[in-house]
Amino acid sequence: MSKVQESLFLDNQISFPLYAASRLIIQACREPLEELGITYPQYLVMLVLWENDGLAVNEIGKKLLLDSGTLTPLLKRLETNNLIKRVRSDQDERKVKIELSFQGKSMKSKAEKVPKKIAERLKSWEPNALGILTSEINRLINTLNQPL
Amino acid sequence: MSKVQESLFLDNQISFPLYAASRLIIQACREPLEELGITYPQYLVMLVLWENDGLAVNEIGKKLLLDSGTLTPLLKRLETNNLIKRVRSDQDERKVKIELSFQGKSMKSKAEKVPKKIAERLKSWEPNALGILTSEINRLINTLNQPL
DNA sequence: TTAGATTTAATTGTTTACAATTAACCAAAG
DNA sequence: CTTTGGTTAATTGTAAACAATTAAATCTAA
Repeated sequence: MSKVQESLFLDNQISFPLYAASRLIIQACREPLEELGITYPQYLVMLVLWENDGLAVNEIGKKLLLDSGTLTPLLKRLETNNLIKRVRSDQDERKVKIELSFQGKSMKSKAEKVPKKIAERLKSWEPNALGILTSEINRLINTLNQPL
Repeated sequence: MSKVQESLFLDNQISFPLYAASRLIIQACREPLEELGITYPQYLVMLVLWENDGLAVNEIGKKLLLDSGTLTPLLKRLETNNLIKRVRSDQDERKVKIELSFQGKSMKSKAEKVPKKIAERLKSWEPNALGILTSEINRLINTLNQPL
């Protein structure tokens, strides 16, 4: 067995821990999100819109690294649940602007439960260690996001 | 805005970076996996079986944190592609043992390309930093995996 | 000005995830 | 032996992901 990162074992590669941790933390979000009636990817879209209402589909996609194949049906579900409106842009008719409805805006305050619940779940962690981990993962994202 | 980890912004919470990094690294695996003709979750099952052939479905599930609802159809696809065989256990007829076929065993050597490709992609990282990151994510998994 | 390239969202089809349920099987106690 | 409770895999239905393609709108360069 040569270098650790190249071995064919589950835990030594970074990919499986990332995959498992991602699913576990999404599971941890599920309970508080059920009170809001939305899923985790829908919550991410709402987070983006609460920061910046009225973005186009591709702009949301850039922030979440998702394409229209994922976002279009997801946004339609959010619209069905009256959390957003999808409106064709007048300036550029290719674009569909996503605007929060009143209910969508109102949800923001209730959504604060979600990070609170996660923080509680991770209370055994030093806030500092968690911050370092988060920034290291963000650094990994930057590396992986660079065009080959 | 109170504590960093509790704020309603995308990058400050650990959940989105994990989710994005997970998807990006799976994307990075996709290219070498295409040569093998399998997907990333199928690759994970193969990794488990290469370490320990003949496990039951629930034992694979314990290692990958996946349930039969995900594994059963995935394993059927692997069987269709002649990489594994699914055999009911004689001792306990509830169990289905998963055994590598000859082709499934043969794939192991070709699969080494996958971690190699990832390592190449992450060559700008100090091996040490990557090791620490991996073990911290594993620690996070342990925290999240504990029953509430 | 317009022909070709690019951008944008939507669509189609395949594969995961996962909650909830079902059915078969096993083991232990009465 | 039978009942009861737990285990195991499969099934059903919903929602993501994502590759590949399509169609319309816009941009750009000749």
